[in-house]
Amino acid sequence: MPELVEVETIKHVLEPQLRGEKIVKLSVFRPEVIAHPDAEAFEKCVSGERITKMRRRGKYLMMELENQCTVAIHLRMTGQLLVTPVSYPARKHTHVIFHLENGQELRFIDTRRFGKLWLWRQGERDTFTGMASLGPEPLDTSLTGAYLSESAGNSRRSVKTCLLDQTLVAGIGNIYSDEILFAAGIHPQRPAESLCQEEWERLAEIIPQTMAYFLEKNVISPEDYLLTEGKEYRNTPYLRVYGHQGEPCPNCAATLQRTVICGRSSVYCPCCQKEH
DNA sequence: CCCTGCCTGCTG
DNA sequence: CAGCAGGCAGGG
Repeated sequence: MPELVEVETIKHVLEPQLRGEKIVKLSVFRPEVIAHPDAEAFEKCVSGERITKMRRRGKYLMMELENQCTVAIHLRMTGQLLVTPVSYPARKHTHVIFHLENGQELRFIDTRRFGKLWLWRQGERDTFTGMASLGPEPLDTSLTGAYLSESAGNSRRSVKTCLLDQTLVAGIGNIYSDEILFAAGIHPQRPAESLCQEEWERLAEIIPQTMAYFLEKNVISPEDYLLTEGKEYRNTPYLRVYGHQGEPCPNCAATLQRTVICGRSSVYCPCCQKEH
């Protein structure tokens, strides 16, 4: 479900609730969601450890532990992370519970079970999460027009496929790729090799702008986050094309079109985003 | 390069 | 009931 913006929001809400807290025990109801090491070794490493800080990279969320272990979590499509009191009602599809010393719990819930957890020790090379091959963060200064055109400018793939490629830029998913391309006035199906330098420069500006805009719109209190169980994002009313197929374009009132690009539903304005 | 599978639940 | 869902790895 979540892209960079949502994962950052989750981190922002959870970090103050988790920082400094000790994990006293782990409950694993679905061992297969723990991808590395096995569930037993994972539990051994986290038990009795304090969470020192949280980080985000692309769509991955990480918790650093006092013993220098790192826990990484990827929520994929339907993963949720909630910090709740012990008494909070049990939810279906709760696969892992981190029991905290303060009586709260960190719960990993995931209907479709695509989400994964990993753990590695300091010095151990992370060869399993896929994080090593992530491209630059959208808000990093290394994301320049030159970088984009040099990395993707010769590709025959569609520009939307490129934006979804986590090795080019980390953290963009199906929603924000559509929003970015709409803001840039670029048709999602255009082959990357057909973009001119000026268009790459425009993308390099609009990618961080779009991320920053939706990050700001998505700010939520811990109370409201728990009320909506982390499933409702406050920025969705601000989406201009995603989910709006058949409705008028906010710029020119032409009817927004839906198509499928690399297996993903894609919405664009046929008038503002010309194919040629 | 696209395509499928991985899962479950919701919508039309 | 089919079709689809804000992700990704693995296959041809």
